[in-house]
Amino acid sequence: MIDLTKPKANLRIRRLRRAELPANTIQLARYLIGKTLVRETPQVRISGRIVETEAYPVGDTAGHAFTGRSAANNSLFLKRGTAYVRFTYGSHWLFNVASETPGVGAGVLIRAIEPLEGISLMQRHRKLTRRRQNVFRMNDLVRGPGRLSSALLIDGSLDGIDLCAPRSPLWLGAPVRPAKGVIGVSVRIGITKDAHRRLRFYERGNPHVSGPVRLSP
DNA sequence: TATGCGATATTCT
DNA sequence: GAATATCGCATAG
Repeated sequence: MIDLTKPKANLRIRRLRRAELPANTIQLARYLIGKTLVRETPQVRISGRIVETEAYPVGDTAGHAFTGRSAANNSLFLKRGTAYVRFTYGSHWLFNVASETPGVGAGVLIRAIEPLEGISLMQRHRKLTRRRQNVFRMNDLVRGPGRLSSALLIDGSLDGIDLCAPRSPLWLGAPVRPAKGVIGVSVRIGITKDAHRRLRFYERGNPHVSGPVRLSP
């Protein structure tokens, strides 16, 4: 685990090409564990290791694409590597990666990252949305999809962007530190339809993984 | 540490 | 009108 009191800066991270992304939703969800998510902001670069994902494959009734293509879920139907950013529960943005061929709707939800760069900026932005001035645990910084989007300044303005484009403000990178050991698998969090399917993937033992402990042994 | 609940707005029925 | 890929706060143990 990285020492969060000494944030690394100016990491060299190679952009992933679209051809490297598995053209299959479940394979992509597993593949993304240990990869890097990078957000370029005007001031600082924010980045983190992806430690938890969920697959919403074709035909999955819990997937936002299941009811058919619409203006709200259109990004899920674009080429893989496209960002799908969706607002939910009244106040949270969820960040996904479209995962199939154009015209087919499916995606991978990024649920948690382990902070690498830009930690103070993450803290600043997360604190702004807090009602009360409390100190919160470092682990809570980007644990859970809503918090992750808040910390990385991800909102609807990034919906539909190509994460594999040369100078995109949000992109996927090669691992700074590869995922260790066997990747954990469990049911997904917070859904009621197709709730039994084991399509959640996480790095075992990583404290930045979200959800109840029983799901992440 | 674990569980329960209200807030909040967009989308779909 | 109902449901929702959540979070933060409160309360109990």
